[in-house]
Order: sequence, then structure tokens, then C-alpha cells
Amino acid sequence: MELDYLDGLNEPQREAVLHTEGPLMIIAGAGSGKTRVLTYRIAHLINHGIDPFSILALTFTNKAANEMRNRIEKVVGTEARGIWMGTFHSIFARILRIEAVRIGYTRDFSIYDTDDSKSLIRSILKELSLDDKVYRVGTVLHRISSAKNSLISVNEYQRNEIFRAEDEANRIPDMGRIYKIYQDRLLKSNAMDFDDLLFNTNILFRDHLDVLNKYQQKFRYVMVDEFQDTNVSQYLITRKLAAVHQNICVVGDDDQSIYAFRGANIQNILNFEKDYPELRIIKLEQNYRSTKNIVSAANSVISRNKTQLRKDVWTENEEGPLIELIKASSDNEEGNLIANSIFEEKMQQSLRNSDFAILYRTNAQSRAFEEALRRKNIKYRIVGGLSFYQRKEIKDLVAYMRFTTNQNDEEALKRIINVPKRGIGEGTVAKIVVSAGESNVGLWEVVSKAASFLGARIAKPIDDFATLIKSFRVISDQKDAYETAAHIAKASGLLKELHEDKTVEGLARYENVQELLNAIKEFVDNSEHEDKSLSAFLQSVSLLTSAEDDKDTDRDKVTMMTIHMAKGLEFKYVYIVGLEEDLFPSQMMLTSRADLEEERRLFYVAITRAERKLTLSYAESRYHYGRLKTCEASRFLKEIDPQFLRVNHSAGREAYATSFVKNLTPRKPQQINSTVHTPSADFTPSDTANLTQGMRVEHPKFGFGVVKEVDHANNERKAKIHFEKVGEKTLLLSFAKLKIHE
DNA sequence: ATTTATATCTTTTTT
DNA sequence: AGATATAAAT
Repeated sequence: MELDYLDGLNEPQREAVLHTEGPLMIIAGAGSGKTRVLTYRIAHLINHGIDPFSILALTFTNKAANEMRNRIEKVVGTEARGIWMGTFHSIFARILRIEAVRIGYTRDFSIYDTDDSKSLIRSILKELSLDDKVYRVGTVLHRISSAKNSLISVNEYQRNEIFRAEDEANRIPDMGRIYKIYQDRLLKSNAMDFDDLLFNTNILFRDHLDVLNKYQQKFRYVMVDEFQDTNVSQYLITRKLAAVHQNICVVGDDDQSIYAFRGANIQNILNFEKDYPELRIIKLEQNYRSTKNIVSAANSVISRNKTQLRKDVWTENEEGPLIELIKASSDNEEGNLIANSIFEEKMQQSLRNSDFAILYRTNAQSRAFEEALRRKNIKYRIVGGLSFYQRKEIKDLVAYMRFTTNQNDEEALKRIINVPKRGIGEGTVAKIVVSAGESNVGLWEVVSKAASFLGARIAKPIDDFATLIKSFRVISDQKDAYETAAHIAKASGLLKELHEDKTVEGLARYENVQELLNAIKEFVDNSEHEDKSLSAFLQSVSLLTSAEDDKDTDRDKVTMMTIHMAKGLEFKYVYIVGLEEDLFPSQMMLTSRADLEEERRLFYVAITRAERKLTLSYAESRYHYGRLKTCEASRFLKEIDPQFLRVNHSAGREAYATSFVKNLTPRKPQQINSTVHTPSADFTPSDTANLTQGMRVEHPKFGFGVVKEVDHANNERKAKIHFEKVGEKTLLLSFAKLKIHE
């Protein structure tokens, strides 16, 4: 029975499956059957009588975990459900819930997402009256995040000379103070951010040896997938957990490390050998996924990096078609060419939409492809981007739910206190914050006793709000998550507000909220979930990633996503688009981190997603912040050995011709269906192009006027206009709505 | 307090 | 272009 699944494996794969005792590192080249090895390895353990509950498998996404769990289930049956398998964040959030009291939290702690963190930093900057142009919120958060990922506490940060010198040099000397207040505030709010989930796990295991011991005994086998993308904090957790049994197995590929910007430390993989002297290293180098041409092209690219672990990825697959290079004249043309190509290949090779993927560097690039595919009636789906749970209306309802379970959650409070509008404006909120600060109590203390803190005059709407929340709390104690959430949606007025909004967007938002309620219903009805409380649902939801919440499963659609999201996936036909210098490799990456090698690894990851045919494309011009920008071909294109390439000239020339004609006709503002409200229909936002000196125009408010001057300089599309009634005005054209009278 | 108009900023990837 | 912050008007 067990030989069944060993049969199809090559020698190193088989060895990896059978090596279960002692430290093991599997260096798995792209397409080398890594997932297969991992699933069989776990199945093998279970078949040999290992309790699934003593197996810990850490993956990069929850989706990967679920897929692997299903595959294991096919071999060993329902026992597979017991395996502790998930992302670092979700597994250790689960453990932190259980042990929360040990580190000063309660089990209902909230998890702050990036938006919450940023909003908290914003208010801290305000309180310290620091200039948020100097202390950029993103920079501050990134700095705190990197510190935590390297396990540097507030105290250590403040003591450390190097950090202080760096912050001085960057003219942000108050970083240490901000970090301290930020952490204090999180603790006070009974909240953790993403990095805290790992940081606090380390603290928990460091300060509570009995807890550490419990989990060390529990997890006899520890496995880490995508090991090249783990950070120091994550690595130390696994090392501690595996310290007793020493059965640690890590799987990764240093050539596919693409998350260094998030604290992933490629050194982990390179230093692993030093930490485990008796380490067994197995390399999986045979690629089963791609054609010879694709494997060779990928090798020719990645060989330019100075990696420390050499491996030779090879394949026995057929040579396959050459890699095609398409040159388009504009981003829109690029979209059309790719859509045409997909259409033709699909017909000629009788393929399905789901055999195709379009991969790009940044989410913003998807637009042109969406339009082109829609025009050709090709179905597509976009993975990632703004996820369901990041939408405003969803975040609002979730914030209500969060605050109902955790009244210390001040970011949730700030989000909902005046949503829907209930007469508690900015001024009132500011007073609440000040009052809480003076009395050294939490915001909820002030809100729930508004009259005594702020006086009766102002207290009325606040009191109503507090009463509302208290009633939610009573219900959540008695009812399940669904009934509570449905009640909150109704009683808070959120549903009503959205229902009254009759615009297309308003309707969609209303439906989104209904969809969230459905999801909660599903959660409650699922017999696998024992705890049906609101707080249990919130736990499961706060760590969902954008890739995991898309509802339409495996339908026949072309997939579009960033290269980062494509990690671990494969497609018959892959299009890597936008191969332009400054876009890919990204300008930002090069200037801020000077890391060309990581960008190159990203390119390598993209290439190796393709099974049969790879197409690369770039555009000679592209819209960027509303402006047309000329681009040059990416340096990466020159790194591919030309013998594997075929340049598609005809496509390029045709593209140039069509785009040339197209560019002659002015772009018209898009008509979206027939929108209901059209009070100023003929007042359209003007553009420099259609405004000239001496032209007679009409402004909805200032009335008639004559254009005096149009200013194109410094990217500022301004026009000086003399109005009959109000005199001379300078308008920013992209915002001024004007009607042109010839 | 809330709505509306204008100015400013964005510049990457995501658990 | 689009989102978000700020200022001004209601």
C-alpha cells in the first residue's frame, strides 16, 4: 500500500519522503514536485502511526494548506483533518488565543490589519505633533515591522546606537518613541498587528517555559514550506519548537526568495546547516513542469545571481515552442495583443481559458488587460488586489463586530463611532481622545460615561452610541455569530444607509454586506466549527488573504495576478507583461533597496510558472498617473539567451499602426451605463488637449469666461481664465468642470 | 456637523 | 487617473 505512492517518485524525492527522523532540508527547484513530496511525506508519517495532531506543517498561504490537506486526505482519509496545518500567522494566532493571558492579553484580542496600524500611527504622530510629511506613515510602519521581524523589542530599539544613528540620518529621531507608544497602545487596545503574532509567540516561548515545553512535546514533527520566505522571527519559533525532537523538515528554493521586502531572510536557508550539524540536504533538480526551452531560459536568467547554493535544474520534457517576445506601442495595445494571442492559441490548440495566465509586476497593470479581454469576450478573473474583506462597507461591519467583542479595540471604535453619521463629528471625537488622555483611561471609558467626562450637552449622541454597543454585547453573549452580525447590521443603521443609496455602487455595497452575512451563516452552519460565537468567526476571518476569499471557484477563466501571487502555481500558457525598465525591475526596489537580485528571482519565478509556452511583452509607452510616459525594454529581456527567443515583429508593427490611428482620435470620457444623476452632464472635466487660448468656456459656478493662458509646464495642467462675473481664476484642468463653447 | 470643492499625493510586491 | 487630505461653503 505504501509502495503505491513511492512508485512514481524519483530517487531524491523518495529519499525525502522516507527521511522522517532528524533535521532535513529539501532544496526544491521550480517544478520539481515539491508539493507531491511534502504530501506523501506527511501521509507516510500518518500511515506509520504518527498522530496527526502531533504534526505541524507551516505553509505560506492558507490556500496552500487546504490544498495540501485535501491531497493528504486522499491518501490517508479523514485523519488528515487533525494535522496542524496553516500559515505561521494563523497557527500562532490560534496558540496565542489559548495562551493570551500569559502575555497580558485576553483571548478576545483583535488583530490589526495594515490599515488599522497606519491609522494608529497617524494618530500617534498627531499627538506628538510630528510632521507626517517627514515621518511618512508607511516608512514608520515599515521600520517598526522590520524591528519586530528581527525580534528587536522597544527597549532594544531605543538602546541600540545603530538604529538611533540611522534614524538621525534619516531625520526621524523620534522613531524609538513612536515605536514605544505604538506598542503601548496596541497592548492597551488588546490588539496585535501581523508582526506581533510572531513576535509575541517568541516572547511567550521565551518567558513561559512550561508553555514552550507543552508545544515542544506536542509537535513531534515540524515542517516548513517556502522556507526561503520566512523571517528571523518565524525561524526562531520553528527552531524552538523542534528543539526537543529535532524532527524539522524545511523545504525551499533560494532562487525563489521574493519576500525580502517583508523581512524574509534568505540567510535562514543559508545558515540552516550551521544550526543543525547533522542536517541531511536533499536537492530536487528534475523539473517535471516545463519544456526544455522554458527551463533553459529560466536558468540563463537566474545564473546571473550570485547564489550560494548551486543547483542544476534540468528536464526530460520536450523542447517545446520558442519563447515569444511581443513589443507593443502602448499599454492598451499590449492588452489587445495579448488578448488576441490568447484567443488564437485557444482556438488553434483547443485550450481552455483556465490554461492561460497573465502575470504582471504591479496590480495597477491589470486594467488594460481587463478591457481587452472583455472586448474579446474572454472570461477572466483577477486574483488578489483589493480583497473582499478590505472593502469599506465590509470593514465597517467587521469593525462593529470587533468592537462588540473587544471594547478596548480603539481603531475599531474610531472607525464606527460616526458610521453611519450620528452627529459625532471630528470635534467631538477629538474631545473624547483628549479627555481619555487627561484621565488616563481608555476611549470606551469616556464614551460609555460621556455625561460625566464631557458634560450633558455634548453627551446625547455618544450615549446613544454606547447604549447601542452595550445592546450588541448582550446579544453576542446569547446568540451565535450569524444572529449577532445580522442584528448589528440592521440596528447600527449600516444596512439602511446602503439600502437608501440607489447608485450602482451603493447596490453593490449592500450586496457585499449581505454576502458577508451569508459567509457568517455558512460558518455557523459548518459542523466542523464547534465555537459559533462572534469572536470565533472574527478569528477565522482576520487572517484571510486576498487570494483566499474569491468565491467563484475553478471556473474556466483566464487568470490575472501579480507575480508574487503566482508563487506555487502553474499554467500551460503564461504571459509575463510590462517588461519595461523601471517597472520590472521596479524602480522603487532598485532605488530604495538596491536589490536587483530579488527582482531577478521574481522574473525567474514568473518564467517557471509556464508549462508549455511562455510569452513576454512590453510597451513603448504607458499611462502613469494620468500621463503618457515613454518606456524602454527591461534589462531582463537581454538576459535571456537569444537562442530561446522569437521576436514577433508582425505583432509589433500591426500594433504600432493601430495605436497610431487610435492616438489621433481624442480619448472620450467613458460612459458607464446610463447613470441616474446627470445634473451637469455637459460640464465635463477638461484636459489640456482640448483647451486653447481664446476659447470661450462656461463654468458651472463662475459662468462664462475666456481662456487666457494654458500652462503645460511642470506637469501642472493649469489654465488661467477670465470670467465675466468673477474675474481671473487659475483652474487645475483635471478638476475644473468646463463646458466648451466653440 | 456635514457636504462640496479644491489641493495634494501616489509611486511594489502582501502575511 | 484615482484616492485621500484639506479648506471652504452650506
